[in-house]
Amino acid sequence: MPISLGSVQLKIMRVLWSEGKASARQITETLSEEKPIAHSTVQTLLRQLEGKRAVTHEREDRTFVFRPLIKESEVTKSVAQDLLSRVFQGSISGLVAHLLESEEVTPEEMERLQKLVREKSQEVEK
Amino acid sequence: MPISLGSVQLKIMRVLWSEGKASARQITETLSEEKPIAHSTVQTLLRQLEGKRAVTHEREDRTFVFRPLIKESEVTKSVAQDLLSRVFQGSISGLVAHLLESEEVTPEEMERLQKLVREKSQEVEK
DNA sequence: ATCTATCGTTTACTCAAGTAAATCTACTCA
DNA sequence: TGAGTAGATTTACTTGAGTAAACGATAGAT
Repeated sequence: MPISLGSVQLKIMRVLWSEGKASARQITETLSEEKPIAHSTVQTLLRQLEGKRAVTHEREDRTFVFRPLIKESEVTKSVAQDLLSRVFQGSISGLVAHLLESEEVTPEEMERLQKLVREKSQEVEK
Repeated sequence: MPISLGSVQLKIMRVLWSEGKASARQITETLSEEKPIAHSTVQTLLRQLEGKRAVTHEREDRTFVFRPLIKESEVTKSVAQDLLSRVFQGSISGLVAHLLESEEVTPEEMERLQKLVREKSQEVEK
């Protein structure tokens, strides 16, 4: 079951992941800091997310409070896998090659990356 | 100008990239090997692709022959960047970490990856 | 008791992708 | 010359994301 979210849906989820729970209103306000969005839009998207079992809600006073049902890692995983298979035919090195060429990469980032790869290599080795 | 293609559109582009040029018919047949697709569907998508300047066509006899106008690297680049910023907030190591956890990675692939990272590190270093 | 602000719900519209049937057009060959 | 075929074009439907107005219910304030 591939979890597929649109870009605004993802932003909503991100608020929920970082806050743990939030009302529609809170989400609207958080998202609006960056770029205004109508409250009703957020509500519609929350219902869509509920439809695909990504969130749930419970009443608190008269307000719905939403909670994420899926973990961030599940989503990022499926999105990344989808990209990988669709665009790079499964080649991680192909993807990374592109990214390294086209992005500004800080030395710290390279450090982390190297460490990751080194560790993983150990495992695969034997 | 971000180039955004749907998954079937991408498959069509891939045929064009690997063949250099192709008629709608050829594309239909190539794609149908994997999963049947109606010829008219392919034609519709080709027009969409033409609309977004991803391909062009010229007559050859009575047949339209299509050619890619954009390079594969341009597309993969924008898709990868989009993913990176949307889902991983720009963290390449975050993306790679996910992929390494969730994918089967062959030793050869790890090899390539290590090499890539090592080389890039050199550059960034100084 | 009524007004008002705030929720949630309903409804609807746009856009892109995907799908494909139906139709138009023109060439080939019998 | 007329039928059939292979191409292109037109048209249309479905789905999901995104957007938001309009409507309905209700708690609190005056």
